[in-house]
Amino acid sequence: MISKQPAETLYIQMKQDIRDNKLPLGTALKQEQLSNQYGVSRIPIRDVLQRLKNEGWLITSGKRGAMVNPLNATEAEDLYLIRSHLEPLILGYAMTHLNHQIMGKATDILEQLEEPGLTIQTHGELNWQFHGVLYQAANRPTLFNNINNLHQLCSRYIGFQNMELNYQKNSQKEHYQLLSALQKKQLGQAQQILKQHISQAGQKLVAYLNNQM
Amino acid sequence: MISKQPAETLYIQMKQDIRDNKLPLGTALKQEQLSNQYGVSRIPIRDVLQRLKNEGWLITSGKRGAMVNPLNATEAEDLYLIRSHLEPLILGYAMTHLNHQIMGKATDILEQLEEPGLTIQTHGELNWQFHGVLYQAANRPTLFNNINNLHQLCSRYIGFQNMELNYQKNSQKEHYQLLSALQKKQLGQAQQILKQHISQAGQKLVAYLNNQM
DNA sequence: ATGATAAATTTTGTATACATTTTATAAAAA
DNA sequence: TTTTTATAAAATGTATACAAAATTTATCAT
Repeated sequence: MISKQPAETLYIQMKQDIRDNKLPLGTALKQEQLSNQYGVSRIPIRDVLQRLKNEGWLITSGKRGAMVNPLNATEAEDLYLIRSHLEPLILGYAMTHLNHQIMGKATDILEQLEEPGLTIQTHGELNWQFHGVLYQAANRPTLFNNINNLHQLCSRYIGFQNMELNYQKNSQKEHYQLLSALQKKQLGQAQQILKQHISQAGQKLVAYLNNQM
Repeated sequence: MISKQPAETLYIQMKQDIRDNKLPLGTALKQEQLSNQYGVSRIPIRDVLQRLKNEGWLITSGKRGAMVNPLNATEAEDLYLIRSHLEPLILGYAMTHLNHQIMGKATDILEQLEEPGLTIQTHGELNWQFHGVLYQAANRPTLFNNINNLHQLCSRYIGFQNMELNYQKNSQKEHYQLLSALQKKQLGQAQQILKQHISQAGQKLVAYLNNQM
């Protein structure tokens, strides 16, 4: 797949612009203004706005228009809290289906994560790929989708999560520990590592966000 | 608020029509066909389709159009599984904020649930109101919204859940047990009752769905 | 008859134009 | 001055028309 629908490009662009604070935070976004800004009609704008709203990037207050959803320590805390409960759960279902191919795929991704010079964004994507590969094995589409949505919501925050260089090293260590426990078929331990892994990331993020404000 | 936006009416109507199997299950829904059927242009149809897709009522396969998402035991199982983990969690945060007003509100709703002749749908709404009133007290909007979404997704299944008349009695008993435990400030017990309450509902539903197929 | 290729049809995506609703502004009365 | 009401402006919702894409149908060569 090479070319994309215009609206898809617009969606990616607007998301990026929210990440980069290109879109004003306090003021309501007008459809016509966005329409001019991005060079498309209001129809695809409306579609994308609805999508971004559903994914937590924007908040709407009736007919007063859409506003960029500000970063919020409480929201981050909840998102990571939910993840820390659901991801060990799906890992439990995945366990029995984990074969060498999947474990190999996961290891490959971990190695890619070691490569220097990764952008924060690709780092975040690879990170989710690692977790996702393991979770897919559970064969639980609904549970998986729910977790996937949470990651989407978290993706607004990952830029900050990786601020501490030290954190990345720690995170990688935990990833390998997780794989190791899975290889030994120690489910309980694997779940514990995973839960800790997520909770810690959440705590660091919340602490950082609280200091910012 | 008396009158509603046309799209809002359309949204409610289409959801109802999916519930009542007024919309075909196997075939793809064409925008223009729906446009004629509901007497509006394709623009609001598109909006509603996107919304219903996000809420799990429809599934889309690229440009081949939208299809009604068939009821599925695996999906139901996952939804109730997630709820059984998240709802006791939010109850934990709500506990300390529960005052007499909130408990009274919850009790009022329980009494409304006893009234004879309730439609399946209002029964389901009241049921969620009861849970929701308690969860709101937690003051955790993100966690609450996530749980609320799960209930939306479950609402397609509640018609079946209440098939067994016996179940309603049981469910009410558990509701009162939950309130009682909360009044005594026995969080652990309250959480256990709640988890059981949700798991049981899920199991009954899954068993029913499996027998149907 | 079967497979590949090209034309035709269908369907979705987007732009423009209009209708409705909401919000802001101004004028008038208390 | 303050409040109320009427008017004007702006913004969103919806319809129609057109463009692009995909699917289906028909045609042709093997």
